[in-house]
Amino acid sequence: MTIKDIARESGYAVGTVSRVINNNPNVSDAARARIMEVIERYNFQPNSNAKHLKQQGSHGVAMIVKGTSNLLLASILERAQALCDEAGYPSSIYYIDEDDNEVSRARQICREHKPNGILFFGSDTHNFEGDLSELDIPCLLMTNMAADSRAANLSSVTVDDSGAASRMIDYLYAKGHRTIGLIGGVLRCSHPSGARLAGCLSSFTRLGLPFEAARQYAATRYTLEGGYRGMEQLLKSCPGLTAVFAYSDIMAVGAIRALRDHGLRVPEDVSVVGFDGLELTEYLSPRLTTIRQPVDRLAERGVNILIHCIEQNPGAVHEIVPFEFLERDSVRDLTQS
Amino acid sequence: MTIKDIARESGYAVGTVSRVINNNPNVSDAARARIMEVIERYNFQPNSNAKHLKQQGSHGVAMIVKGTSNLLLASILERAQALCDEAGYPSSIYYIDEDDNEVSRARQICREHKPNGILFFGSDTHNFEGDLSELDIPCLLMTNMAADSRAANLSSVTVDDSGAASRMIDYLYAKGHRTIGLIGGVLRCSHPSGARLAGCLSSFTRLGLPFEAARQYAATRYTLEGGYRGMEQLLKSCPGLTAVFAYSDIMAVGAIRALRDHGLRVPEDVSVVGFDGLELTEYLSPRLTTIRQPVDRLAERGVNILIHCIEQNPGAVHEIVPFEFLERDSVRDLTQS
DNA sequence: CGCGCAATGTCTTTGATGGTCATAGGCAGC
DNA sequence: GCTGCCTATGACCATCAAAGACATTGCGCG
Repeated sequence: MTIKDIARESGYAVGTVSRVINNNPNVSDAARARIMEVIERYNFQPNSNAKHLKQQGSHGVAMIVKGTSNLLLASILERAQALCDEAGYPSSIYYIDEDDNEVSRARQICREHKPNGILFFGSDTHNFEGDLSELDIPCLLMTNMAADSRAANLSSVTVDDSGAASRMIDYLYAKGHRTIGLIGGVLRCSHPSGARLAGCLSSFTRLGLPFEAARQYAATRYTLEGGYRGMEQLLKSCPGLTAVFAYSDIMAVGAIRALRDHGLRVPEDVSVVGFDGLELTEYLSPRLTTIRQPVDRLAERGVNILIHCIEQNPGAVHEIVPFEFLERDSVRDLTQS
Repeated sequence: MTIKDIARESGYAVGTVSRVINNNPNVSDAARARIMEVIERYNFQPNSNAKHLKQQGSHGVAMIVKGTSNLLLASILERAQALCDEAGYPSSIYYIDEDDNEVSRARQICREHKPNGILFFGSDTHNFEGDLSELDIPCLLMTNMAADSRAANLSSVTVDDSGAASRMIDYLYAKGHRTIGLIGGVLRCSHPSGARLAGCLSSFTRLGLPFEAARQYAATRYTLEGGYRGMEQLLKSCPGLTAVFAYSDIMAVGAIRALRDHGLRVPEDVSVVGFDGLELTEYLSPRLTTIRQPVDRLAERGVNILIHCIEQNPGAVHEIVPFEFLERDSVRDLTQS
C-alpha cells in the first residue's frame, strides 16, 4: 500500500493524494472525499521512513530515560507521551543505562533519527558532561534543573524542590522534631538533591536548628537499598535522631525497613517522611507523609514548553511547578507527649 | 553528514562506503581502514530513515506495552530492550492505554514502521479481538499465554503460573490454612489469572478443600486499588478466611491495607501472599511471601524466541519458565498454635 | 593477449513530498 | 462569443540517504 496505489484506486493523481494527506487547500471537496474514502477503506498510512527522509527528520520528540523502575518517572513519561501524540509530535522512548552518558546518546539519536526536540527523564544521576548546546535542537530536563544554564537550548521543568523541602522541615519542626536526618542523592550529580538540601538548610537556619551535613546527610541512590543504607548510616552518625526526611518515597520505604530491622518503630520511635507522592504511599503502614509531585502538571508543562521551544525558539525556559503536601501517619507529634 | 560526504572525504565512491558500513567482504583492507577512519572522525551514523526506506522496514522489534506503572513489566521491558539492541534489532516502545485494542494498534505500527517482530507486554488486560495472524510477522506475548493458538505467528513466554499457584496453595495448606481467598484478574480477558486459578483448583482438589469461586475469588484489576477492593469483597463473602493469595504483589499491598483498615493484623489474623517477587516486597512489613517471576529469564527467552521466529520462521513457540518460591513473613503458621 | 576475479564506481530504486508547468473547465467582463 | 483569469488537477521531476544491482576498472596469471 503506497500513495500510488491510493491514487490508482481513487482515480486521481499521486500529487492530489499527497495534497489531501497534507491538508493542502487546493483540492476540491469531491476529490478530498473520494480520496479520503479510499485511504480509510485500505487503512492507508504513509510510509514514515519516506516521509521523514524527505522532510529531513521525524518531526517528533525523543525521550531519553534513565531508570526504568522509577515509578514517578514512568507515570510522567506515560502522560508526556500521550500529550506529544496529541500535539502531533510522535515520540520515541530511549532507555539508557545508569552509567551511560546522556549527551553522547543524545548526539547519536539526533544524528540517526533527527528529532525536533529531546525530553530528558531521570532525576538523580543526570550527568551532562558534554555540551548539549551543540545539538542545536531544544532540550528539556524533566524533574531536573539544568545545573549550568550556559546552554541556550536547555530548558527544565521541576517541582518546587526547595520550597517543598523547606515546608517539610517546618512541618517536622512544628511536630516537635529537632534532630532530623536527611537521605538524599550524591550532591555532585543530582540537582534535585541540591535544591532540596538548600530548602532544608534555609529552614534549619530560620528555625535556629544546627545542621552538620557529615552527620545528618546520608548521600546515596534513589532506591530501596539506597534508603536502607542511608538510614543505617544515619543511625550510626546521628544519635538522638527523631525524624528522617528521605528524598523519595522509595528511599523512605527502604529507611523504614532499616529502622524496623534495628528494632525501632515508625513513627513511635522515629518519624519518616518521603518525597514524590506515589500512590503506593497511601497503602503502606504507616501511611507515609510526603510531598506530591504533580505528575500531570509536570508532564503537561514539560511537553508544552518543549513544543513551544521547537516552534518559536524563544531560548531556554525554566519552570517550577507547585508541590502538594500530603500529611499522613508517619510522623509522631512530639509536642503532645 | 551523509554517506556521500564520507565518500568525498575518503576519496572512494558511495558504494564502497556503503559496503564498509554493511560489512560487505568485497572491500580491500586499505579502503576499509581509510573509510572507517573518516567515519569515526566525523562520528558518522547512517540516516535510519533512508536505510529503512530502502530496506522496506526497520529490521527492528516493536514493543507494545499496556501499563506503564507495572514494575514487573518495566524491568522485563528494560532487559528486553537491552537484549534486542545487543542482537542488532533496534527496539521501539509504544505505550498504549488500558482500553486501547492492541491488535489495531499493532496493525497501525506495522503499516507505519514495518518492524520485523512485535513483543506484547501487559499481563492482565490483553484483549486480542482482532486477528494478529494477518500481520504476518512474528509476535510474542510476554507473561501472557496466547489464549487461542490459532495464530501461527503468535508465540508466548510465561512463568509457570499454574505450577506456582498450586505450590502457593500447598504451602498455605501446610501452614494449616483451610479457607483461602483469591484475588485475581477478570478471568475473561486475563490468561495469567486463568492459569493461576487452574493451579489453585488442582491443589484444592488434591487436598480435598472445597472451593466456591463466587465466595472465594475476587475478580479485579492488578492494581493497589484492585487489591484493596478485592480484599474488602472477600471479607464480606468469605467468613472464616485465614489466608489470601493475591495474584500480584501490588494487589497484596492493597489487600494488606484493606485488612488493616478493617482492624485485622497481617499475618496474625489473616495471612497474605503475593505474586511477582518485586524487590519492594522484601522491604515491606511483614516481608511478603511471594512467587518470583524470573525477570531476566523471561526477557531473555522472549527476545531469543522472537528473534528465532524472525530469522527461521518456525511457527509459534510457547515457553514456560520456572518460578521461584520466596518464603518470608506474611504467613502465619496455624499448626504451631 | 585475453581471461578471471577482486575492487570499485555508477546508477537505479525505495515512498513520499513538493515544486513547476501544462491544461481543462468554469465564470465574469467586454 | 471571445478573452482573461482562476481553480482544480494531472504529469513530471528532483529530492531525500542509503542499498544494492550492475558496469567497469585494473591487475595477475596462463
